[in-house]
Amino acid sequence: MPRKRATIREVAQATGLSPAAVSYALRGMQVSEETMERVRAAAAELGYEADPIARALASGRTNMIGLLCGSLEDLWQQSLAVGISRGLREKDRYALILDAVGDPARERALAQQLRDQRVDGMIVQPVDPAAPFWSELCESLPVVAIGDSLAGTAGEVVFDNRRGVTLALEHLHAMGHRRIALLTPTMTSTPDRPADVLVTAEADRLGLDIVVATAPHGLAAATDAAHRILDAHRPSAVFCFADSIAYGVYAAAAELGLSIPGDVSVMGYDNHPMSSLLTPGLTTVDWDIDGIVRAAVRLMSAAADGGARRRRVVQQPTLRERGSVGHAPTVGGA
Amino acid sequence: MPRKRATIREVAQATGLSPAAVSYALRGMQVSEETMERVRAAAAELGYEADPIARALASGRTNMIGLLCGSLEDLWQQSLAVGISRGLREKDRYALILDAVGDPARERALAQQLRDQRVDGMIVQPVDPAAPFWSELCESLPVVAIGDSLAGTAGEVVFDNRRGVTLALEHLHAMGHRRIALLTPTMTSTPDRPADVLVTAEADRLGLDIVVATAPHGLAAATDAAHRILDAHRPSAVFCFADSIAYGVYAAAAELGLSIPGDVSVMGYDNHPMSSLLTPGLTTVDWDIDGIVRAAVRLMSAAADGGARRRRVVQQPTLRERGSVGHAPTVGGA
DNA sequence: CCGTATCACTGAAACGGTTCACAACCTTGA
DNA sequence: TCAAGGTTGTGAACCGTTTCAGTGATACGG
Repeated sequence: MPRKRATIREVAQATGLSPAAVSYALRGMQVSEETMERVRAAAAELGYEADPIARALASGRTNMIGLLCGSLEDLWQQSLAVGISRGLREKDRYALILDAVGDPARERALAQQLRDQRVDGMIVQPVDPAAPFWSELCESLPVVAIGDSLAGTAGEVVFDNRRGVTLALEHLHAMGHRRIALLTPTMTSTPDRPADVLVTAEADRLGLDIVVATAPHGLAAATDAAHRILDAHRPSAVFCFADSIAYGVYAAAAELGLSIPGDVSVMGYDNHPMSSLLTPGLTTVDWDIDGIVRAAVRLMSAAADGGARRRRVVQQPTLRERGSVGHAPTVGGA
Repeated sequence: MPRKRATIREVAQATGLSPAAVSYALRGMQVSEETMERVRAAAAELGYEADPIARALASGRTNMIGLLCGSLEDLWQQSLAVGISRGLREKDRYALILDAVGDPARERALAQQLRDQRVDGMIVQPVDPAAPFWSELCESLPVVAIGDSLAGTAGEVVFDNRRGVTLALEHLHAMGHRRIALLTPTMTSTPDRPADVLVTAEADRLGLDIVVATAPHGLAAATDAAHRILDAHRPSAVFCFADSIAYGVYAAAAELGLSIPGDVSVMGYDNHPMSSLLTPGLTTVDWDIDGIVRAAVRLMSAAADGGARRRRVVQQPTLRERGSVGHAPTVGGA
């Protein structure tokens, strides 16, 4: 028989105090040491545990943090979500993990739903950082953005993508690659893709020839996209703006009988643990995922606890050279 | 200005009805068509959305389902969690994802916390299915178990592990392997490991020589464990009871200069998407993950909606042959 | 024409906490 | 001795719904 749980009133009765006093006592405020001890004992005795729902209704705080991911088909984002969820749990909060699957409209809807669900704050990986609803959202609750800057957030863990792109392209350039395909994650109807403009700008600087395409995160779909671009353009290297997309390139290359890096080089972005296991290992831009997790959790906790001072943490990447980028084949003469 | 949201009283006032009538109307009960229309219009006008917290307090239902995973370091379980979370969202429920990290004590604590959090039900991958608290828990809310049977659950999605193990071992046997290492996921202090007894029993039947060890799911830690067992026993094949552990064997084999399947064969269990990408592809026991997700979501929805009829779905595996299991080297004579 | 259902709706009591305003008591300092 | 101030604790309002019991109508069967 799961008998009804004890209420605060029963504890009050047991101790001869008022419910208010018990409430204060259990949260360590405004009462004498001795009373606190008595209340604690009675609570333990009765197996009393404050009902989080009632507490949320009365206090306005739910202890839940919304975690709005860009696309959980991306293994790296999965790791990020798992890490953040664990980190929040350690701070006695729960994560409500939602997946925008790369769709700005869905992202907007989910953000709305999370707010309606009364989360204490949100950690987001914006699909469409330029969407106007963000600033509105940021006014109604603390938001920590990961990856992109967002107007009005309480905190930001931003990536120095400029540096990441430079690292990747300079390495490709140094290895002699000139004709490069860029594969960025597919996002339904995002107007401008910052990654694309960043990469093309940097490519211009280096005198590289870039052809741009998009690919979904899922392995099967990414493979199709990679297949198409390899077929159509025969680049000497493909730069994937997410490791999970690079995995698709591996699969497509196998299908096409292309060897990596002999026939085509592959550069990733993220450094998911699996990337070290492929043959050849995926050369990729490494973003310290643990650092990101820690920073996000720390900023969110601080903001949700009221210390909503706007803070910004910038992540710096490093290049992780493995075997997937080789020298470009020397075409033609000289 | 995020002005306070509208309450049901304001809608009542706007329509000239009582709050009760509005409450009924918005849920399509007990009121005339015409009133319903009027209420809907007024609610839309005011931007009214029922507060889930207040609703939960009054009705006792939170629309949240706890998802208690065995170990989210396992990539396959990550996929499972992501899939279930998405499936529940489609049914207008939220998933509260928690990670027991293979620890029965932690599992117990988290289950307790989820119940305190007033979830409408729990989907669990039990680390310790024999723990006594499960049956108690099952009495207080609907539970759907994945992987293992649990006393008193509303639903079960169980794996025919017997068949899975047979599939794997018979294949290894057919390929000439006799000396096999078994690597099962590490779980803190679980008394008996069903996987071990299942495998050793089947191995006996087939006349196989099995040495048992455990490995954590994380790549680095799994690699260490694999390294040790390869070093110590030089098995001709290692059977990993999770693909993520097999990944560790790949890494360890590389460190040791062992070729797969030339020097050592590897058999997995799960079939995570990445397993097809390794070189050689991981031969593994494939459990239809989409089917599991669908079944779990369906059972949970049904149970949480009151149709708590105890249901059991049994999953059947198939063997996915890729390249990681080869013929055993012929040792000695004949 | 009367009793009985049915329908549409209302009032008030939950649900289980938190928090505000205030009271009682005890110190303290002048 | 008295005003000021600091602790402890209290009572009641409140958070925003749902739900139960009940109230007038209106319809209906006999």
